[in-house]
Amino acid sequence: MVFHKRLEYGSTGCQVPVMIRVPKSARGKRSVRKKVEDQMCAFDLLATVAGELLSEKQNLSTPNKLVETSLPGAPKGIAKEERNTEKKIKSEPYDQGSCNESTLVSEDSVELQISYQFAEQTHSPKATFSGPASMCLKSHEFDKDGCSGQSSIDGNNSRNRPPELIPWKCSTEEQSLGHSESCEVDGEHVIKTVSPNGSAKDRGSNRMQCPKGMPNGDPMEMDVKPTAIVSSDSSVEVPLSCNYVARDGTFSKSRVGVEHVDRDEEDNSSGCTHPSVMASKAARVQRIGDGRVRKLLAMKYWKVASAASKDGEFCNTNAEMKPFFRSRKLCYTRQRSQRTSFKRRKMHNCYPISASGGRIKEDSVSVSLGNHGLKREVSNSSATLHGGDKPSCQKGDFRVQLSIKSFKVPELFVEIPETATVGSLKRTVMEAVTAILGGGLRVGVLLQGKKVRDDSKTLLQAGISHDDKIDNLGFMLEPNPTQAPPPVESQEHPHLLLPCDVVEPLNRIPPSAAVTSNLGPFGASPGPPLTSTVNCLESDHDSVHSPATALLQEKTTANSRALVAVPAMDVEALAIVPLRKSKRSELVQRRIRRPFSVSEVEALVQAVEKLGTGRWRDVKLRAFDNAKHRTYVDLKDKWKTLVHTAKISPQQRRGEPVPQELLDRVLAANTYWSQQQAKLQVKPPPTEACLLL
DNA sequence: CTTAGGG
DNA sequence: CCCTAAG
Repeated sequence: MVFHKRLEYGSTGCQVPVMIRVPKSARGKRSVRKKVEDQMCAFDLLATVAGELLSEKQNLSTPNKLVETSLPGAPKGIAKEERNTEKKIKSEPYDQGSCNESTLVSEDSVELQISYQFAEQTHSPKATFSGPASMCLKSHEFDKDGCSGQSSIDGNNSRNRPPELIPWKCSTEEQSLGHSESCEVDGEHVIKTVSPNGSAKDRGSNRMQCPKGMPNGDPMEMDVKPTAIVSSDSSVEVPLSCNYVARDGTFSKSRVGVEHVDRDEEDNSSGCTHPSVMASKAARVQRIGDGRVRKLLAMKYWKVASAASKDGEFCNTNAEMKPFFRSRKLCYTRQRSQRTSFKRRKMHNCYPISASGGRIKEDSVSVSLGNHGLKREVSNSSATLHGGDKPSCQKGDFRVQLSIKSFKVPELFVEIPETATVGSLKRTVMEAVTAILGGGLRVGVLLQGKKVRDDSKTLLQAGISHDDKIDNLGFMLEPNPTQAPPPVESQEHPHLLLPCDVVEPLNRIPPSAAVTSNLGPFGASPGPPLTSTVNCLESDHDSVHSPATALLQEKTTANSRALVAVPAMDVEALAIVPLRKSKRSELVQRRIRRPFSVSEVEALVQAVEKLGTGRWRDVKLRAFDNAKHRTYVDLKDKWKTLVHTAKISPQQRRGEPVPQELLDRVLAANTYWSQQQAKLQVKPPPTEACLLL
């Protein structure tokens, strides 16, 4: 049987396919854990050498140097790493030819959500940003490309192409500046930010990213087709299988930038970490660029590792993080698309476990358990790959085969000035990813939502058997206690940028807001011009900052410009594996409540006066286009409450009082549009009648 | 995806 | 705010 599980490292993020086979008789979870951990090397791919680089950091005097050092020197770090795994370690991970043997992590699908500061911030506990611009990598999936030549691989070469092989360039310019090095992989994904100080992380990233053969990072050299970018949902996940670790050397566990926090709630039944903890952790991890870029890595913590996947939560979060673009249309589109993805994600997360049926969704892999028949992964390429090895393993004793499709990496929060270059953005993101992946992870095993602590038990004893339904088996990633992360230099931003600090460009004003010429019935509505109001609404200034965010920022500040080495702790925060479909209530975290301000109400009223009820999407676009946190449903609901409020006595009203004037308008508009609707309802008949006649 | 409504 | 049925 094969367990196909999708491990979520955090709620979102990198997904790394992993396949594990463990004899049923194996010594308990330990075995499983070990296996999984071994697979974790995948993560190291990304993080790679960062750790090593860190150590060298001090030696680096200039970015350039750094680059040079890192690229060619890749092997060094590798050598150190001593991973006992079945993977082959290739001395030349970057060799293009190595593709066959190693699996690489590709940034195949990187879903970047960018939200500018004015945009609403996340409500999730880990919410973190407050800078001029913040970006949240909603889901970063680093799929391991199955490079293994073994089984037939999907025809899609691009996908299989190992990231490492991907050409990338390091912009000289940036390097010289010392701010950042821009390395582009395929020009599509990128990633890395280098602070002037050249944090180890950066270097690590570079190294990791730059193929050995391309010391200079000559982009042109490898004209590898960019890996396909797949949305997280649809990313192709390829099992790592054995190949996986090929690059092992390369991937020494680098804990770049990841710091561990004291473990405190180690055992949440769900294995979740306290928000505070997480926050602190994130804070530590956070690295600030040249002072202009500040990145926060927040690991969403999976409160519920055990509870069913908390996708809901994530979904919500995601929703909140809809990318925010200046272009309204674009923005909108994006929102929509994202929303879709959320849903999908939700599905994935929720169902993975139900896998008894085998494959669940195309891309989601979930666990397939099965009985003897072994459910193979059905999905895409991964399935193919798996097929190859499985059979051999099945003979004789019952074996529990686990195929971890992917691990997810928590959401990444990044802050970056709007003036930053795209290149720096990419770098920043990479850095964030690296920090997470390079932290040194270990695997925890969850069974029915409970952590299995006894490593000595056999799988059977633990209840993990080949013929059992394993849908409740989960894995979680947690910081590896044994591997203390290298010191991370956290460069603090000179000052934390608060939303207020950001200057909102005028262009942010939605055209519609500015143009009020076409007034509806209420066009001449009393009150100040909406323009200003609208603008205010759009921004997220009034957004509520979650405690976590605040905490994070605080911590960050504290650590600013200091090298902070924190011993790894066995925090079980990173994990998240869906366990069973539990009550949805547990899964989803409600969005935080954000009462409408008077200005918002006014904008809403004005929009409705003009557009009428029943056109919430338009209302949203018109007056709340930039208010990411206000969905059209929210607006509709608000209108509903406004109408209600308007009808009740002032004494009965609660919350921030809404000017009577506005309420009057609400009532008037409501009445007006109700009539309009009524008319429409009535009109048709006559027409029809006429036609008939 | 949007709407419309109930919860 | 959430959730859902409908369209």
